[in-house]
Amino acid sequence: MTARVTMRDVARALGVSPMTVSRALRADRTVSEETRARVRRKADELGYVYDTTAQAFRTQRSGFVAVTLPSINNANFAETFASLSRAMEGQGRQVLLGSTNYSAAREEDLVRQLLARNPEALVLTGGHHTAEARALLRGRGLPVVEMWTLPERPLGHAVGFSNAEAMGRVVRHVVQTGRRRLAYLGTSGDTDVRGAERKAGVLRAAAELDLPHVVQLDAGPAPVSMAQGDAAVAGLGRAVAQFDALLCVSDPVAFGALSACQRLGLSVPDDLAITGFGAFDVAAVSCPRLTTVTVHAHKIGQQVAEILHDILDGHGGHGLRQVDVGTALVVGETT
Amino acid sequence: MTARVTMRDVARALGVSPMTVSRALRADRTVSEETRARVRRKADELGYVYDTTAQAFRTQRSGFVAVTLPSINNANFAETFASLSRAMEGQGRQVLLGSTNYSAAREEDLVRQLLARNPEALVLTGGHHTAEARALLRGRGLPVVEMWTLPERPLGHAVGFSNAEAMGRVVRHVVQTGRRRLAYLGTSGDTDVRGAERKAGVLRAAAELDLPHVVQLDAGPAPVSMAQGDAAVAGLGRAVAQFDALLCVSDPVAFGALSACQRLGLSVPDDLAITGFGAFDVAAVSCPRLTTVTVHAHKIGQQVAEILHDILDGHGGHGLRQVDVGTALVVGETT
DNA sequence: ACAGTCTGTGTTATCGGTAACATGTTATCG
DNA sequence: CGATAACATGTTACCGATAACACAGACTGT
Repeated sequence: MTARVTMRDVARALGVSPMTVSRALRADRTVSEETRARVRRKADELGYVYDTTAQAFRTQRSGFVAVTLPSINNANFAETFASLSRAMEGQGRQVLLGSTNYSAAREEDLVRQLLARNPEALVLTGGHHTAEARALLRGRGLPVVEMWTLPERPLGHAVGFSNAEAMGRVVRHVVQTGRRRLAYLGTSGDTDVRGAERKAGVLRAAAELDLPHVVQLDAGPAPVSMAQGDAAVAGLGRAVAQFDALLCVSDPVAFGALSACQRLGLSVPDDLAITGFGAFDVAAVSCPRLTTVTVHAHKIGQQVAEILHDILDGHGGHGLRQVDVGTALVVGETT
Repeated sequence: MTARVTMRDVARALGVSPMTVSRALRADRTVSEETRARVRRKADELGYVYDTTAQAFRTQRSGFVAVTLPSINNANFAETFASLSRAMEGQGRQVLLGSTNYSAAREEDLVRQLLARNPEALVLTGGHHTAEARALLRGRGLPVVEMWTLPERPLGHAVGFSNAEAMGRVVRHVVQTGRRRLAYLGTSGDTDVRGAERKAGVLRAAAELDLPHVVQLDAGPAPVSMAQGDAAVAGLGRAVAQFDALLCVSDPVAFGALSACQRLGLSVPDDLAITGFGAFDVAAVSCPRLTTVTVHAHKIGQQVAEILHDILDGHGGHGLRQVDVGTALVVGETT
């Protein structure tokens, strides 16, 4: 184990002071271009690697932004994370990721862990937090951004869309195509905030259309997979055709339901319409293609990044921002 | 903004030395239980928050393990990451994630960035690295674990399986079911190491079975999506039925191909057998179910964690470990 | 009773950068 | 031409925790 190469070493090798090296390796204009080039070259030559830990310590700015996601095994969350991550990199920041498994208690633990790393901001996926977690955040005076929902009592900034409204659009669409016997296939428990909002949106929209009797089916606790959608419908058997539209909490569930219908010999959409949510890849490829809702996962990441940039790099940022990125209905072949 | 509360402040308030506070707040047994309790209480009272950054700096142990993945938007990589992440947490470490987008150049950048955070170990997803990146790692004397392949010239430890061998198993399976006109639908370019290994595995196994004429089809550069599998087959049209087995680089591609066949009115597996790779959710749910290969993504994460534990927490760990987690053929309804 | 050990605490120096200030050198201008 | 500004670099003192060592007092065993 050779000793670490530090700025001092680079400085000594060049006969300059460590300060000059420090300046040369950052975007500090007060160093001559020539010196900067020499420092860069020598640093590479010696295999010098900048020590962000030391910098973070000295400047009291960690360069971290902490992010919690319910699950990274979800194409949409993954996309948001990727776009946020890339944007942060452009700002010279790094993202610290934690996954809550759709549990508020787990989120609290995670927040504690992440806070010990001195992040400059915290990005949480949507709405439901323990009282303890809320207190922790308030106490810190740390910038907070919630994403993927637009909470009624936001902790800070928010970038998201209305899950309920999007589901309302889906309901109106299937009703327009003549369906009236609706069922909603969703997640159980109240841990999945977005799932709960979607369910509420379905019920509200249905009530507005004089369809108070939406049957609620349960695919299990979040995260719900294709297999669970499949199992839920297979469990019902051909009795599922008592409905003429099955609205699902997400595309994976919808696809599972679709496959189960195909195995039952039911025709989609003739015997039963099916809708998903999230515009996952599978929606555009399955046969028939799923009717779904596009959420702008990528844009959510970008918007969050923009807010963070404004707050952290000082360009304005007074007042809390609430950004609605909207959604769009994608009519496929299952309705 | 009040000044930060430090150990000094807590110490002063109690009339002890900062060292005693430091010891009390860690699991150091050399403080009396009584003192520890007093320190804890006072720390809470003053709103003291432990500064991990300072600790990381002083001890030169960051508590970070850096991980690179080609893409997090991939259920299998996500699963490995999740299991690794959870295990690391149990060891009091945190995972720093970076995504390479299947590019060695990008990986090099990323490694540089991650190294700047002083990780205690680096976990790379398989095989192909730039010379520069290799040099960086060697220079550091940092423990390195490669996963998802078993490279011929490993950089350090490795946890993976043979992509080629697994594909050989697939080839033998489809040939056993009577197919002889094989095509391989894979990724283009050599950036996708695992894809390249799979292709090589197909060609080798086919040659061994006296089937030298495997047609190579191209779904585009990694990451390949369902849509690309769909498009590749749709592009061929019914001519795809000149083959009697289409071996795909991954399940998403295979599922895309399957859907395209269904749209073309081809029967799978009667007109054409299709196989995937990776045992993604879709494989077990699609109708018909895909024949695929299970990779033990979860186990890979666990094994990596175990190795890291052994190395970093000192319990042995001399000599480089190469762990083969194996694969298993899953015969579905598409062959 | 006295050396030896064990306990609990304090002292000192330091990890690798960088803010703030100081200094020397070269352009610029009335 | 002297004064002042602009530029390039050096000096000093930290950021907050802790490893290593020092040390006083209590306990042990023979």
